[in-house]
Amino acid sequence: MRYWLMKSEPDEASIDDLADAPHRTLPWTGVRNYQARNFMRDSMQVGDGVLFYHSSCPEPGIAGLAKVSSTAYPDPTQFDPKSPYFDPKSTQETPRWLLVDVVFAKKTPLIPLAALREHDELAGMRVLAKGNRLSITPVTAHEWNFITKRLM
DNA sequence: GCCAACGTTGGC
DNA sequence: GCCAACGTTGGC
Repeated sequence: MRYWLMKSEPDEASIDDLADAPHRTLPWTGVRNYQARNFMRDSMQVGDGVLFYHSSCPEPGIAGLAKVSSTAYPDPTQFDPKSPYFDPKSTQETPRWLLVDVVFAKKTPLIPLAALREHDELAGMRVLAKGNRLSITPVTAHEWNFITKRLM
């Protein structure tokens, strides 16, 4: 059982979109970074906790909780020439890009990025590091407990 | 819109 | 294998 922070642009998929999706589940499509892919492929397990983070929006921050609900499997958008996530170098036999399914757990009052920065307990979070661009980052049990029990 | 930081590409 | 150039991310 591990914990993760996963970024999503709310214009693409917000916590409300996740809550409204069939089975309250969305495939986490569009990851095109090897490090983030490797987290999904090598470390994610069904039931892992997810901090659902809204990025590139007026109020960036944690907007809710979710769970990993599948192991990694090929992201179908890499094979679709009409998709913005199309990757001409990927083949069905050796897909480059994977995704996991994520299921809604709950919506929470938004915890803005600036609020996360106020706590020494969270200073090690990768999402707070200067220049961080990774869309999937590991979260420690301590950070998870602090956020879910103290900030929600 | 700006720009710092980062990842990827491709020439050599 | 190096590294400059380029494209993208994402907060502000």
